[in-house]
Amino acid sequence: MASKKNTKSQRADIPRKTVYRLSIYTRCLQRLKENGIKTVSSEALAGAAGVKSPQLRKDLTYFGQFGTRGLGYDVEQLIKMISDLLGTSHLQPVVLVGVGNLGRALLSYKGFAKEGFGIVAAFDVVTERQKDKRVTQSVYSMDELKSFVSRNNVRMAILCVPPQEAQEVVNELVEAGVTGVMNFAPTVLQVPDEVTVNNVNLAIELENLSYFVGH
Amino acid sequence: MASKKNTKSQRADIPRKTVYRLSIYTRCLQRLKENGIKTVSSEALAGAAGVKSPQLRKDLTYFGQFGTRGLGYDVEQLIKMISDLLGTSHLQPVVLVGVGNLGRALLSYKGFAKEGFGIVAAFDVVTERQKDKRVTQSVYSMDELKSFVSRNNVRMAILCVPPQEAQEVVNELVEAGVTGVMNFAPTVLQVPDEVTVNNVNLAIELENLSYFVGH
DNA sequence: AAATGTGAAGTTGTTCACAGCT
DNA sequence: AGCTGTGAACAACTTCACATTT
Repeated sequence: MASKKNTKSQRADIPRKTVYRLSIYTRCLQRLKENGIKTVSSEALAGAAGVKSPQLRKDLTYFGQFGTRGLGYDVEQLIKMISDLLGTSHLQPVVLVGVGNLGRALLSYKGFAKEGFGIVAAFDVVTERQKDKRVTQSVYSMDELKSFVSRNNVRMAILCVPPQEAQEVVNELVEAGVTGVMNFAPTVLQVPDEVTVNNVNLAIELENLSYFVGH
Repeated sequence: MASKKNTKSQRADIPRKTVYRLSIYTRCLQRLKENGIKTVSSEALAGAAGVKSPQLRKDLTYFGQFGTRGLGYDVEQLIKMISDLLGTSHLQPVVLVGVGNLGRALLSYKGFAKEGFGIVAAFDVVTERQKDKRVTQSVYSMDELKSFVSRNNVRMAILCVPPQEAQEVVNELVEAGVTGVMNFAPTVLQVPDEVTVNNVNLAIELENLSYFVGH
């Protein structure tokens, strides 16, 4: 998206795009595993992921050697190594701040849970915003944000607040110990070096399409 | 986003990232205009957009020469040229397919309308899904998709259907004349060269963050 | 024979440095 | 004097070609 980023790489020297593709690879591997396939060649996996095979091989060798020449890669082993690497092998708690339209949708979005993320709590200035039967998480007041985050050792946050409030909220999050922020607010956030911000701007994404579609 | 793409560039030789940054520049310019600022230097605008100034200047010169040496760029003129270029100077009709959690949120998402896009209609296998007071658009049955799109000359679509259905739906869209698709389904879509697909995968975006945050 | 791992070549995008306007 | 426009240097990423292993 995105690109669409302001992401700094702490864990250095591995291309951001490589990390991104790793996520795509696991999804393909998962499907293979479900179909009972034990071994896959770089050619086949790359095809499924929509990349060229040398790309896939280079991506993997940033992290070590996992294949067997003449044979290919062990599906299960590759899944294991990637999910360890991405930190998705154990559930990561995430908080969401800003329960407007988009925030509410993300709270009930099944795509996150399916991939090993749990939005454990939501925060908003208006706590009554929980009036939606599909949303199961509690909506807390902003006062409780900092203590909740540090108490529960939350490292990741999803930001869906209006642009004017985004910087202020991110400051609080960082002070409380958050080091990764997925930012949906159309704002360039200022954060310390050790914090990673992943900007997702859906309007820009559409605008971008518009350019390629033409007038 | 994600970076995160499978987008082919029809209008060639201009970097995708440049087009993406153009969107960021307009947002900054808009703010300047609201504050009554008439002229801006590449240094100042780049700062606001979170890029280096030569980057900004290079981005702009792909499209022509818009600045005045010794002075800077005319705010209003730049806004005009970028929105003409991106095709956001006139309202672009967009259809949305798949009115699940995410689809519903996008239908009522104000971020799109604010930037000159109107989701004119939504489609789903279950048309009763319109039971949400915040959603103002009508939800039509999938049978009507093709005729609606071609009748109304819709060029852009937002895809929020389950992954198994994504390819089938995109085929219909393309047949009906859509040439730009914003795809939220975690599927690698197969489309003709003249069609642009912009993949947005929120789960991958989070997974990516997870890597930088660490275990 | 088949398929990985990788140095080297190629491509794309970013930054620099400064010449050239106003 | 100030700031743009841009060729040339640089950096990042991708692709190729092939030696290497099973």
